[in-house]
Amino acid sequence: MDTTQRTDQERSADRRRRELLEAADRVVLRDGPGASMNAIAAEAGITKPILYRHFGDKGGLYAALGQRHTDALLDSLRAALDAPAERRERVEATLDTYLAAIEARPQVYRFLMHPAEGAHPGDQPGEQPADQGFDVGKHSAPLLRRMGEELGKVIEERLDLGPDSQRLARVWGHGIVGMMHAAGDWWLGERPCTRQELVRSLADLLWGRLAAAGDKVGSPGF
Amino acid sequence: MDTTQRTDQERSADRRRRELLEAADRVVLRDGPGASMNAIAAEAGITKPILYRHFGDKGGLYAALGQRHTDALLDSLRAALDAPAERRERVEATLDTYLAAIEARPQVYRFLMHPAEGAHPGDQPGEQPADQGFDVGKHSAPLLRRMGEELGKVIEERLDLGPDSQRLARVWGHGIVGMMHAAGDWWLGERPCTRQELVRSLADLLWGRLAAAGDKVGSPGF
DNA sequence: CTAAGATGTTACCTGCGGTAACTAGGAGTC
DNA sequence: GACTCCTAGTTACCGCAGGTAACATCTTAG
Repeated sequence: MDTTQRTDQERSADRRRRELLEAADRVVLRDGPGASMNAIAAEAGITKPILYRHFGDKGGLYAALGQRHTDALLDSLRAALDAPAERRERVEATLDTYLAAIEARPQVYRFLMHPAEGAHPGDQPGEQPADQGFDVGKHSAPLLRRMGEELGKVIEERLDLGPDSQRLARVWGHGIVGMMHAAGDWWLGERPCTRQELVRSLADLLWGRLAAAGDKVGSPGF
Repeated sequence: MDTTQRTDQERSADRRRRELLEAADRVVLRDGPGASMNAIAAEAGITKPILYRHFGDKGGLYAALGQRHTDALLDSLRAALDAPAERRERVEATLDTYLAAIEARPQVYRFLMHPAEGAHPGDQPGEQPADQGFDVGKHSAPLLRRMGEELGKVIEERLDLGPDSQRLARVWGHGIVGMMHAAGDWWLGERPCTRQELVRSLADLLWGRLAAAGDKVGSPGF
């Protein structure tokens, strides 16, 4: 049967692919993002062209690598978001899960947050410089986008937001993820407080303490 | 007097520097981030080594270039934040100012948000692979950091947040900036609604509507 | 007139992403 | 067994980027 054959070959290819991904993982963990294809190939004990045969180009490898971690992180987040508890507790648990993840493996986290780098793959020197302004967008890392989308869906599923609920939920999804990301990034760099404190502060922000706070006594400008 | 001399030279150097920066600006506006040093030099009518004499390396040029725009944007934001109006109005005005800016010049915005790229400038092949885990942090764009810090200061100056006010203010500063950035980036890519709608949705989020919303009828999981 | 010092050049090095062309080693068919 | 095909693997190269060394030139001070 050639099904057996093909299955064997497929399995072999998949195994190689996974081995290569694990090697790449090790290199990224060691060298951070920007790890070179040469380095990855060397770590895997082979040479560059094989990587290119398996993943097309660097973007392909990085996408495959990123998806593994992204999937794993998203699973953790979903678990925290689905825990049977009060909303505030779930929010705090989710924030804490994310922060614990980036704290545990900062290199991986840095790697995931990197955009795709070069944006002119098929850039031919045509004489028309007309592309000035569009073609932008989606500069952010895919992880952020995916987290934002997923959170938006969860919010829309579970909360009653009246009319415009869909728009509101999506905006909030991306907004909250961005808040979490930026605060986490800053926190990771400066370590100004404990994780617990950071989580509570962010949850307080989401809980409307900004709106509820009173003006300071000598507050300028009205 | 050699003061006059030096002043003349300094002025000349500064003028060149500004000219070069403006040329670089044009190139970045046209080619987006990742504009090459060759391209910038060509646009300025000179060759690479001059750029390197003026700015040291690519990071230096990009830093100088970034600071101009960052300063300009921060000025606009401060103005919106200082307007004589209710807090909610000021918050909305600030969000709108930021979004209008990134909407008006997406290429510049993309450029500003890019980190410093390469992280191994003086990488010597020492046999000690011991740097596994630290040295991370500050992966984010300087613009985000600066905005976060500034907003944190403003919040701490003006709001009465009880004890922990300093930590709370800084966390919120970075968190709100991140929210604004992520939502703006997503919005710029997909244009799912008007700017007004986005601004109101984000302000609603900051105003605690997330906490105030009721559960949906068939809400799963408790 | 000469010497210094900035301004600018050409020509080069390194390292990266990416590819073309070639070489084993099995499986399948006659 | 010889012939082919396919896959994993190699070496050697291209183009382009960032970055630098060494040389040329103009201006200005002494």
